[in-house]
Formats: sequence, C-alpha cells, structure tokens
Amino acid sequence: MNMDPESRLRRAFEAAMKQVGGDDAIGMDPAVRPAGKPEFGDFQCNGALGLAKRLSRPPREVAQALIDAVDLTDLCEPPDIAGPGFINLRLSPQALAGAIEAMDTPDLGVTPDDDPGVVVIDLCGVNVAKQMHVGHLRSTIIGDALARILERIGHDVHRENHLGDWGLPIAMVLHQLRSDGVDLNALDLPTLDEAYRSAQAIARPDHAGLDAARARHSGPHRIAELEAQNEGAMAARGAAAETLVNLQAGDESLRADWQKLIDVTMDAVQDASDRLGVTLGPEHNCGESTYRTELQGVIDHLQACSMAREDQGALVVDFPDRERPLLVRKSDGGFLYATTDLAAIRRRTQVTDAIECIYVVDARQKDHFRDVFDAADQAGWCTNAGGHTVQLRHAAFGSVLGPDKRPLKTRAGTNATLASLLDEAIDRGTTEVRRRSESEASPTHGLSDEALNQIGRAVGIGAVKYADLSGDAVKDYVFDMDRMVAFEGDTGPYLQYAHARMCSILRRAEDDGCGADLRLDEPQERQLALGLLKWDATVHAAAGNLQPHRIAGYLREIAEAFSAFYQACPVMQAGSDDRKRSRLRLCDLTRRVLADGLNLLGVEAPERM
RNA sequence: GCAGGUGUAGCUCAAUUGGAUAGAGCAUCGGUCUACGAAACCGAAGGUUGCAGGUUCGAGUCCUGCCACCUGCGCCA
Repeated sequence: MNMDPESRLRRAFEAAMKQVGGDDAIGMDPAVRPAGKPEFGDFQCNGALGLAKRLSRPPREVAQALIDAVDLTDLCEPPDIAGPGFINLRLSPQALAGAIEAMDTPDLGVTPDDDPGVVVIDLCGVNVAKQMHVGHLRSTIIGDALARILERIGHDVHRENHLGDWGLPIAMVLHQLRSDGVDLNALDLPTLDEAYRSAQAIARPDHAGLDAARARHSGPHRIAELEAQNEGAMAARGAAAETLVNLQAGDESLRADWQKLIDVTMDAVQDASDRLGVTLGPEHNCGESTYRTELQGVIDHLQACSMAREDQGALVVDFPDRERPLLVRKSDGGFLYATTDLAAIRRRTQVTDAIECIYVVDARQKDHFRDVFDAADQAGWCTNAGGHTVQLRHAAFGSVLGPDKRPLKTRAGTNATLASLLDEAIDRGTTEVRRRSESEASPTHGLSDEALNQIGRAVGIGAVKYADLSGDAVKDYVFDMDRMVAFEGDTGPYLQYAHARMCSILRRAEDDGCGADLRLDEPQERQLALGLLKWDATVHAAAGNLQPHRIAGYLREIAEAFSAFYQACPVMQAGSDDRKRSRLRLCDLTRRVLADGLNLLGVEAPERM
C-alpha cells in the first residue's frame, strides 16, 4: 500500500465519501491532487463537487460533511473549504518531513509497476544505405528515454533496431553500385547515401500512385512529380527486382556485398549512438531480413484464420470499421512491410512473450500501425504465449521542422544529416564550456582539456536531447539550434546547472546531511519537498502514457523549486548545525532525484560545468 | 474526395486527462553577484485558448458545425 501523502489522503477521502454519500458514493473519485497553487495549500480534494451533484445537496455543505467525516490524524492541518467546494489541505510538518524521509532511499520512492514483464521497444529504425537524419534522432532519443523509464519501474525492456535491410530499395542500391563498378571494400557512407538517392530516383515508377493521384484530384505538382518518376523507370526496376530475387535466393557474392552495405551503415549508426549516449548497439539490431523466413508462415496463419482475401491478385486483410484494407502480399507474390511488421509482432509476442510492444515511429505511419495492430489482434497475437494480454502501441512522434516550418534542411537544401547536427551541438557546447572555464572563479577553471571536452559534449548533446524530449513527442517540433545552445531558460543545461550547483554545495560540506532530522520551515523548503514527493507519480505517468516530456516538465519544476530554495535558504551558513544538516539532506535528495530524472531522459549530469 | 491530426502571449512550448485568476522559456522593460556557481533569481508587460454554438456547479480539455494548416489513403518501406 502506498504510504505517500497523496495516496493516504485519497484513501482517507474515499472512506469519508462512503460515509457521507453511502451507496451514492460508490465508484466515485475523491479527486485528490497536488494543489494548483501554494495559496491553496499542499493538496486539494475536489470530490465534494461530484458527490454534491449525486446527493443533490449544496457542494460546500457536502465539503463540510466530508471534512467532519474524514480522518486526517497525523497527516494534515485542519482543512478549509474554498470556492464552490474545494477542500484545501496542508500537510502537518511532521507528515511532510516523514514522507520525505520515507523516500530517501536508493530507489527514491519510485515503486515498481504492478504488472512487470517483457516490453519490446522498436526504435531508431535506420535504413541501410541511408544516412541518419533528424527523424532517426527523434526515434532514437525518444525510444531510449522510454526504454529507460520503463526499465526504471521494473520492466524487462528489449530494444530492437528494426533495420530496413531487406527488400527492393536495398536491391536497387546494390544493383546500382555493382553495375557502376564501385569498390565496395572502400565504400563510405556519403557514396552509399548518394547511390541510394539516385537509385530511388531512377527506379521508382508509380502508375498506381499516379492513377490514384488523378482519381482523388491531387494537385498538378504531385501529378507532374509522379509522371516524371515514371520516365524510364521500368528497366532499372526490373534489374533491381532481379537482384532482389538473387539476393533472396542466397547468391553468395550478392550476400557478401549486401553485408558490406550493412557494415558501412551500422558503423555510422554506432558512432551516432555513442555520441548521443543512448543504449543501442549491435546486440539490438534486429533487421527486416531476420524475418524473411517467417513471412510465409504469417500469410499461412492469416489464411488459416480466414482473414485474408484475394483482390486483384494481391492478398489483403479487411477490417469491419473501415474501407481501406491492409495489403499483405503483392500480386507478384512478394511480401510487404506490413507482412514484416506482422511477423515481428508474432515473434515478439509468441516467442519473446512480450506483454507490450512499443513502436517509436514517425506519426505519419499512424494508419499503417492501426491496420497492422488490428490485423495482429484478429490473428490472435494480442495474447502472448503465456496467456497475457499484449498491448501494441505506436509512440508516434511529429516531424522536425526548420525555422521556416518546413522539414529541416541544411543550407545546401538537402536533408540535414544527424552527424552534422551532432557535430555542431558538441562544438557549441564545448566552446561555451571552455569560455566559461577561463574565469578563475569558475569551478571548471583549470580542468584538463579532456575533462572540458567531456563536459562540453554533455552540455551540447544534453541541449539537443532535452529540446526533443521536453515537448509532447506527437507534435511536430521546430528545431532551432541557436535557441537550444543559448543554454539559458528552459533547456537541458539549465537542469544540468542546477545539478552542478547541488554538487558544489555537497562538495563543500563535510557530510551530506544523511540521516539528519528534516526541518522544512521556509516556504521554499516546503515547495521543494512537495515537488520531490511527486517523483513516483511522475515516472508512472510518463511510463503509462509514453510521455517522456512529463519527466522533463517535472525536472524543470524541481530545478525551479531548488533555485528558489537556493536563493532564499543558505545551506552552509544556515545559522545552526541542525538546520544546515537538514538543508544538506534536502540538497542531497534533490540532487539524486534530478540525476535520476536526467538519466531517464538520457541526459548526462556533470558535477561541474 | 475520404480518413486522421493540429490550432494556446510577438516567437518556441506547457497545462497533473473536466477544476479555482490558462502557466513557463525566449525576445522587451526594470531590479539582484563582499552568503553555497548570475548557464541563476525577483518583478513588469504580454491572452476573446482559430470561429460559432452546445453539454454542467465548472470547458484549452467533451459534443456539433464551420475556417486554416499538416499528414495519410493497395501491390515502396
């Protein structure tokens, strides 16, 4: 049973509502939550308003009845009624101090999930032969954060990088490189990337797309674009298709070359992962190619379930609530990415026994995942091998836009590469850290080049990651390097700075106040303490809703509360030893919560910066 | 055409899932470094939450209808 004040208040008011409302109160939420403003106390109970409705009694009268009935012994000061019937609650000093002491443990009061299990997170999703761009940045950063958050509450997280390493696009590049006579042993990523582009441009006919575009009255620009693509594409496509057939048939020479493309691509991915500080390595690679032997089995199963229907030579799955069917096999017998995604779900739920599969993929694929998830459900794969219900969830994220609100481009007009972005972030972070370290008063003064570079990287990368994680992931976001690396205001470095200041105080102190009696007399001390108490609920809310930005918002709140405390309450010269040790303990706990949260976001927390 | 999404301060974003006077940051203006790090703090100004209705004690949040923009729509992934 949760012993934090909010849970205790909820239970107390639940009981009071039952007493006041009788059967009418069954199933009603006491609506206990942190107070909206400090003037309203520490917590508020809004349940009287709903209960008054059911009882047809004046809300304030019901609120009074609840106050008369509720048992808040050892928990609260006498509550009062405000506005239409809100009950404002203020914790007793003992209860607040007791609650803080209770969370002063290694796990910081964060409770494990009620139903822990294997959670597969599909993240990063690079395509072989294609340079990583900002879209992969989002998938990787958000996916890594979600993985850390879910691990934090006890899940067994399996990260999977579902590489685009199979299918026609790869065959096209392969064919092009081979026919151009490129030395694959000396292949580098820019060459590969360029080959991918030109292969795409040459070999993409789209008659069906063109017909569809005409049928639905798409704009002339779109139609012209499609017509241009159709020019002379068939020949190249035919050759690529032949390459694909040979590759899939196991042609040794082709397979060797194919592997070289993967190696070159993955070296760059590893480099980006390392610089970003995300937990992602070769052991998480799980490419589309690994499903190739399972695709036919998926089709067989769909047919055995009578889910699949032939239509114009292709195999499709229908849904009761929408027109659009899901295509699972082409008329030429080939499989599609929906087939691969279904195979992945089947393996993850039926072999790996996942209770949850999370897809950290661009929001534009929403319809696709809806179809695939529904098809998987129909196929019976939403119950895992252990009989546990499986949740399939698309953690969709929006596009990264430039300051012009268009998809982010470099000055040259090409897609911004991830590598160039990281270069710049690290460069600017390092420059700033070095600049500040020149001042003799700076705690970083005199540190080695290596140490300063390390911190500079943490600051630059932290800024980029925080910017990505601090807003609701599903929305598009405007990427503005200049704003991020101002390192002021609501940024990653703001949180890192607050953390470094706490470290600084703790460094100066002879002890960390561990075990000291807490005296939370000043309003800033109370506010900080009340903030710390929300940590458990915040982690669970972020995990349950797949919203890392809740963590980010919480940490900013903590950093702000700490700054206010720092301003108002001297620690080292607190007046008495008891008070000093109490404040040190509060600093220490705050530092640990902040570090814990930054770690969940994958943002480093240097001790000096 | 059909489906989905978005619309909040000049700009970039929040809002504990229906709660009190819609909050931050940037930019602007003013004040704080002989107390632990000024990457900070305090204050001012900035709003008809796209528009119009509706539901109720109470709506940025829910329902309806418009407007604007974005995205997707069978043999690419």
